[in-house]
Amino acid sequence: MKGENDIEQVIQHSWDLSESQAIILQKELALKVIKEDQLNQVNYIAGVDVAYSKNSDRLVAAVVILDAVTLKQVESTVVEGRSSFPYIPGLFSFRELPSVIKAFSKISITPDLIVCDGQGVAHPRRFGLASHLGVLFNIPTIGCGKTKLIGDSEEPGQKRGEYATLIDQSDKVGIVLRTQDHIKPIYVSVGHRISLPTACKWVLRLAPHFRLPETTRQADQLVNRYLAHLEDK
DNA sequence: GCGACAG
DNA sequence: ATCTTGTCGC
Repeated sequence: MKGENDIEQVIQHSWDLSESQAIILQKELALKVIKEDQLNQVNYIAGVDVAYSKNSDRLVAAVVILDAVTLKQVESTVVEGRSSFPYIPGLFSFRELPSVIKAFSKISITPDLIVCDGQGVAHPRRFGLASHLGVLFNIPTIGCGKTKLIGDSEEPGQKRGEYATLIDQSDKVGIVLRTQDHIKPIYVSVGHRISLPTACKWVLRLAPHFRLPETTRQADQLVNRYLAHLEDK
């Protein structure tokens, strides 16, 4: 991938930090997040996911690139890795991003937009996984979680496209969006270089028939197939 | 002290 | 995230 930031430099980014160092880094990098639209024409959209082994510290990370019109895969890659950082709510990106970045380094198409399986600014320090990836690559990203990390909201209406505002400490940090009639809503937030309304528009476009966007669904099945193949072999 | 807590 | 059976639907 040919990001606007030097990928070698991104890979050099130090990931072996203590919990307190990671929090300090998040606060610094959070200042760089842009919550307004700065997208080029969106032709290619990336989806990312990671699956973990049940009986070892092995993991599998995948990136899929979809055509923005057909939502079909035009490129994909899978890499193996090991969990180094533990799962700590609020520090999730330090666990997943090292492997995700390796996967991106093997991709030839530079996506115009990345949809992440996790929050963007709907985070205690306004710097979730999606924002972290967006700032490192300087590419527009959307945070799209299946459950919430922080914030409160009303129950959105039951029809597809209806939503409620997610609020934390008086900040409007995201949207609880119903992508299918009568189906549990998802949590959409700004990652980087996109506005919340535009992020919702894209998530709805990417989820025409299912609860989750095609980006995460396709990346999800890729890592799970690969991990299963790895486990019984 | 108690509850909440992305994947 | 992962563990886990049957079951409902296309």
